[in-house]
Amino acid sequence: MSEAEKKRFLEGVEEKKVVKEHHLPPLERAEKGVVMRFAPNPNGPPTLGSARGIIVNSEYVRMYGGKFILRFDDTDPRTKRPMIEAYDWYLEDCEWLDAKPDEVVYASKRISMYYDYLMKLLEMGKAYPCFCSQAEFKKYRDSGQECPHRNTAVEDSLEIWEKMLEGVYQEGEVAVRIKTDMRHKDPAIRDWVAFRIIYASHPVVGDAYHVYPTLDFESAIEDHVLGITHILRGKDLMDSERRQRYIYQYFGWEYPITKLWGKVSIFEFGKLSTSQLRKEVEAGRYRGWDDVRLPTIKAFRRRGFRPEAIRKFFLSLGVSENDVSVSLKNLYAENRKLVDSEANRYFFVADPVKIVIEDLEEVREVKIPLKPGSDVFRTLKGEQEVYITSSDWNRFEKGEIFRLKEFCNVEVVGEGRIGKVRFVSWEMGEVKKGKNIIHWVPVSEAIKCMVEGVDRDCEGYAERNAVSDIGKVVQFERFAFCRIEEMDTVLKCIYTHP
RNA sequence: GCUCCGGUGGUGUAGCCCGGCCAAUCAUUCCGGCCUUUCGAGCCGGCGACCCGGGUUCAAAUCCCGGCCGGAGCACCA
Repeated sequence: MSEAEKKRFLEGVEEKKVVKEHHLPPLERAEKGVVMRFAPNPNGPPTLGSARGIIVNSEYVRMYGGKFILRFDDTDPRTKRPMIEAYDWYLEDCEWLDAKPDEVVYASKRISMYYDYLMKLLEMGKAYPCFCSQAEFKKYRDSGQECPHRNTAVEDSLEIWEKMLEGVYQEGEVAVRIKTDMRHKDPAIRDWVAFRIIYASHPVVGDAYHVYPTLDFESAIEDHVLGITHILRGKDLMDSERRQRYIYQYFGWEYPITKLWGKVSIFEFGKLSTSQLRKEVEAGRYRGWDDVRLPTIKAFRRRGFRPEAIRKFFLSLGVSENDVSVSLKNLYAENRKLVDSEANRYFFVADPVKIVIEDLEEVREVKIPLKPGSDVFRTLKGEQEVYITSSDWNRFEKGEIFRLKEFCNVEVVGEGRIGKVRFVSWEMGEVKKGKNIIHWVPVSEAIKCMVEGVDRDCEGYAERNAVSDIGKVVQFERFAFCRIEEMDTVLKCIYTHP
């Protein structure tokens, strides 16, 4: 190998390492640091989808240095009404995901600032109050014509605006539009609404306002005021940029660098909107917001996932503009890598069958490593009556020999719900490795155990040693990784992943 | 209908801007084998992709045109 080849070989190896660490693609003009934001509407709890925004934005800030801002875009107290509890949930989940925001902004608390900027636009003649109904305006938009209100004189505009704030008008009677270009080739851009009247109490600011900005206006102003340098937003908000650029142009501001990404759908959860989720949870179809079956961060926390696994999972998805549909199996794989070496092993027998060992020579104390290769042991009583899972029991034929792991070998002599087996020997010898070695729980030491699962819940018996790992993720051998939640009358566990 | 954006193995992803070193990267899934007194994991091996058609070029995953498929916006929602 020549020197040059060696060098290239080495460089090649390094490049591969970079990919493995899930580095994000570089950002344009980010050398001096970045200011980025994640801007949810807290109308429900953070979900896996939110996690992507939190993680990728914060990761870029980590890469380049700068500031990560959490901004609540909560400017619609009716259609997308915020949930007061959700504000704190976002804060908690950001921290848990190792993305504590440097600054937290509530749009609803800054509404008067948006008024100030709007007033300037009205004075410049770049915005106007419009009395068209939605349907009427649609006609103008579709045909590319200007509506009659577009040419309202500045003084009149300001006067109408004042009256709006005073509460003279009804909801839907008047709205303020930003002038763009009624002949813009994309109808979605034509004179969009910046403020509308909503007489509904807001969870944060109550009845302080009834003239609310739309997302496009609020976001445009905030991104400038906060000094946002780079925006990551969903493809669905692509037109927002085109709309908002008009405001930047009017004020002579520089628009942040934007990057679009496609939407993620998680194979196992399908398409679930926050509003949809909220309806179902409030209808009582789930145990709560942290139900294992839900794609909320709360649920993943409760299941015992490591934040680092979730970070890696989303970082590996990158920031492409394609819509992606990805399986949770990838997340499981990431989490398993972190949890596998630390989780203690225990026996949990789901759907139990009691078996009686005839001719058992003696009751023995059985020692089993807490985890593979460990020299710390747990002990189980090797006694005559034990539970095994029915799926194991059912596959054995009469006369077949199997091994109760680390205990003894037995031979099947009977059939049915209470199984009869006969003691054969202590040592492994006669049992083939693998398949016929099964887990078990001694009847006298069994504790009732419930595992709240994704597809179904499982009931059975766990060895009592598991009680010492409350709060931790353990592996129930030949079952799954689970987090032990609490012990009351039964041991309550949550399914983590296979 | 109008406007816009995408399309690389089963699933994600790199490469595309600046064409050749791409008989295409990495991860995950799946299938074999080894190892292991569980299952993952680990190790070894395997299957498997540039949407289609033209064009430009000595050379196209990469550039251009057309088509097809998918997604989004056209809300006084975010």
